[in-house]
Amino acid sequence: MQRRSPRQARAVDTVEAIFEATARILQSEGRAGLNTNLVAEHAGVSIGTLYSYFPNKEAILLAMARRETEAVRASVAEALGEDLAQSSAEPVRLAVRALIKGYGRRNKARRILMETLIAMGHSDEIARPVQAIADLIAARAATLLPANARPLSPIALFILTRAVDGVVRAATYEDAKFIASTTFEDELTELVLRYITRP
Amino acid sequence: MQRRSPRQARAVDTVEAIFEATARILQSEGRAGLNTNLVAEHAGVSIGTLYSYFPNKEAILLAMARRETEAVRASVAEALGEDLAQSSAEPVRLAVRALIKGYGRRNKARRILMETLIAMGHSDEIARPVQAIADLIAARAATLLPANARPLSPIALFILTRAVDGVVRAATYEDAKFIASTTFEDELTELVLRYITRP
Amino acid sequence: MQRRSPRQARAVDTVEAIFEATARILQSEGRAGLNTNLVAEHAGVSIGTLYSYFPNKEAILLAMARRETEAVRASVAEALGEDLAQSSAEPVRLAVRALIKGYGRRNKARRILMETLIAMGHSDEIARPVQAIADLIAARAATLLPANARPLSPIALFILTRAVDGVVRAATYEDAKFIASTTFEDELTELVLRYITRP
Amino acid sequence: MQRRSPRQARAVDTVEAIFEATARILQSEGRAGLNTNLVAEHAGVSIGTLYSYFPNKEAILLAMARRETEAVRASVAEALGEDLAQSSAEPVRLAVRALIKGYGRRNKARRILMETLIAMGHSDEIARPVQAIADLIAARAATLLPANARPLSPIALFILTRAVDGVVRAATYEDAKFIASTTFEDELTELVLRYITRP
DNA sequence: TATGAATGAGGGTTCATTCAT
DNA sequence: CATGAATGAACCCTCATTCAT
Repeated sequence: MQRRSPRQARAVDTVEAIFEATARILQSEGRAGLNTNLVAEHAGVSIGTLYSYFPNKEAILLAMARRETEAVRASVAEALGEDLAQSSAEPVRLAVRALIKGYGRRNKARRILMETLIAMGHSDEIARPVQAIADLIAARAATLLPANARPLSPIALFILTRAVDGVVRAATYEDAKFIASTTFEDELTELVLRYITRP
Repeated sequence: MQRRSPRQARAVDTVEAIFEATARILQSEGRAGLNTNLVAEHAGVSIGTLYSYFPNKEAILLAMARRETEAVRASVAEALGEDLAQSSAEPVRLAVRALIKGYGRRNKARRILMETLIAMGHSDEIARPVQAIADLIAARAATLLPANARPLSPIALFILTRAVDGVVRAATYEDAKFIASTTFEDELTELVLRYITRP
Repeated sequence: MQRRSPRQARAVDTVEAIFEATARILQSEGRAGLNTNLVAEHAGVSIGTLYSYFPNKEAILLAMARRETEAVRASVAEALGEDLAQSSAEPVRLAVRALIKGYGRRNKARRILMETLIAMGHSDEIARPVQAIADLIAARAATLLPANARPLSPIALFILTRAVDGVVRAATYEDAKFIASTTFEDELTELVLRYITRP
Repeated sequence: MQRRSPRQARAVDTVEAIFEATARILQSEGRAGLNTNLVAEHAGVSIGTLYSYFPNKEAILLAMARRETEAVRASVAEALGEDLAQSSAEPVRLAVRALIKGYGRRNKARRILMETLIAMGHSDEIARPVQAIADLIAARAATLLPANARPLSPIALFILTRAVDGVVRAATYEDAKFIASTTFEDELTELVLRYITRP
């Protein structure tokens, strides 16, 4: 995707500056106001340099989105694994909390970024990390899930993960005020626990 | 939205032709290939006529999307109301089925349409019908929900509706093969029923 | 210019309504906002009817402008002729006053109308009435001009008339506050009298 | 006005080429035939380059007109100042001559340019240099005007400058044959001198 | 490696005008 | 005679991308 691997510190800075500029423009000007010339200007590099790091505009958004979703995926995965260390923790609740927190960062820019990704036909990029979590649960069901959990088929795991993701995404997109409330976290955890419990 | 109200049969035809042309172009050329001149051409009307019915390109997509989402909303709402006539029916299952079926129609064009809507910053338009269903359930909980259902707070209803919608949307976008399977419908119904049942 | 001569009262009304609508739109929306469809709408006639009275947009403006300039020309000519009745009057001052008053009516619409005329390459239409006044003076110099006036060559008459017209037009276009002041009228009259007096 | 300041020689050339192309098109095709794509083509630059120098079509005309009027204003101002060096000169006559000469250059294109400016609602741009001359005279009346001149109020200066400008403009627009004649210059000078002389 | 001037295809939209009813 | 829906040529402007320096 990126033309030049950031081997040097300067390259890393440049890529970072481009991401930062993109996010800021997205936040302030919206998708319509985002164009490569403006990104380069905000990032403090020439348009030529920008194009030496990314082959095209889409690549910038794609790379940013991947980094964003990967970060959320990692934090959710980490939350799910916490039980290994602290048996007293509730992995489901922690994962839900991590997801909510992940969606909460840099709200507007993130949302527009994802929308733009979708608009560019890369909704699969957004789906990937969700499926990754489903796969993780499938692989380590025994340790990750509560003792009273039922066996979960791939379809059930699909439903479980997309339901949770769909709810948090909707809450973000609709700017629901309750997104940071305990009740919201409680209810979402309840949705999961009820669904995975053995009848 | 539309500049000219379709008072005459011809006007209705024109609007219909424009919608049809838009859908077909979206299906075959994708979002990038959609432009008003092409739409007019495919619809068999002049570009001027198109602009006498819609103030701009966005308005066409918006009107189409509204019609689409409204159709799904109506069929889900109808499914939820079926119990009035047939007490033996299972409204939750019927509603889930209606939603799946609704998302299934004209898959690609519909998906691109929604993506475009989102890309244009109208994701709220997509959220509206989902909230309408939530409101419907809240208003008629006594008759719509099973006897053993617990009281559902606004947050619980938000979670319930966005979870189901999120799952079906994901299944559509990810082209899940199991979307038409009984298992999928069963599991989704299960998700709902477990969540709304009194503890 | 006009396709149909207004033989009937209704036709006169229609033409009048079109002029009135044009003036109002010019006044409120400016030249950019003026288009034939809007004029027809404001005039309360169909666009088809408008085109049965005028062959094109330009013709409307041209006809209006001619009427306007002719009205001013007539009032100036009348002022110049007043001496015939009242020998004590000062025809030059009266003519200057008439011109100032003529330019003052319906300021903005009139100005835009003239500008539009110029923009359409019809600045000659604007020049015509001024030359008509010059011709009038030449033809009746003996009675119209003061006793101590020198003989005025065609060039001198050109300068005389264009100078006065140029000053009043500039005062109008530049929205000079003094345009209605006595000093302005006095000075302008002075300009003329000094120029035409025998050395 | 211009997006990019012509820091480099090439930039100056580009702006010049755009002006030249605009003037030529105005001259040959008239206002109706003037469009940015054609200007760019004639100027030998891409339409994109044109738009990197000027934000829109109007700006090109505005910049050209300003340059034109400024040139005339400067030559008139210079003529008025000549007396400082050569006391025997007649500044009024020289200024009148400079104005006539200024209006004479590139007649048709210039005229259409001004008409277009007016049509775009920038008649104030045309008035500005005239008022600048009035201000100049006011500021340096003692040295610029003849010894036998009367004190000139702002209104008198307005009349003086607009009269002269109006006459020369009319002569240009009406393609008067006598515009280059000595008689015309003589009479115009006479108009001024008589007006400014102490009674 | 960086620069940034230049490119130019492309598309949304307007509005004067026509003509079938 | 009036209507007004329909036409479609025309044009301004954007912005992703290139490449000579």
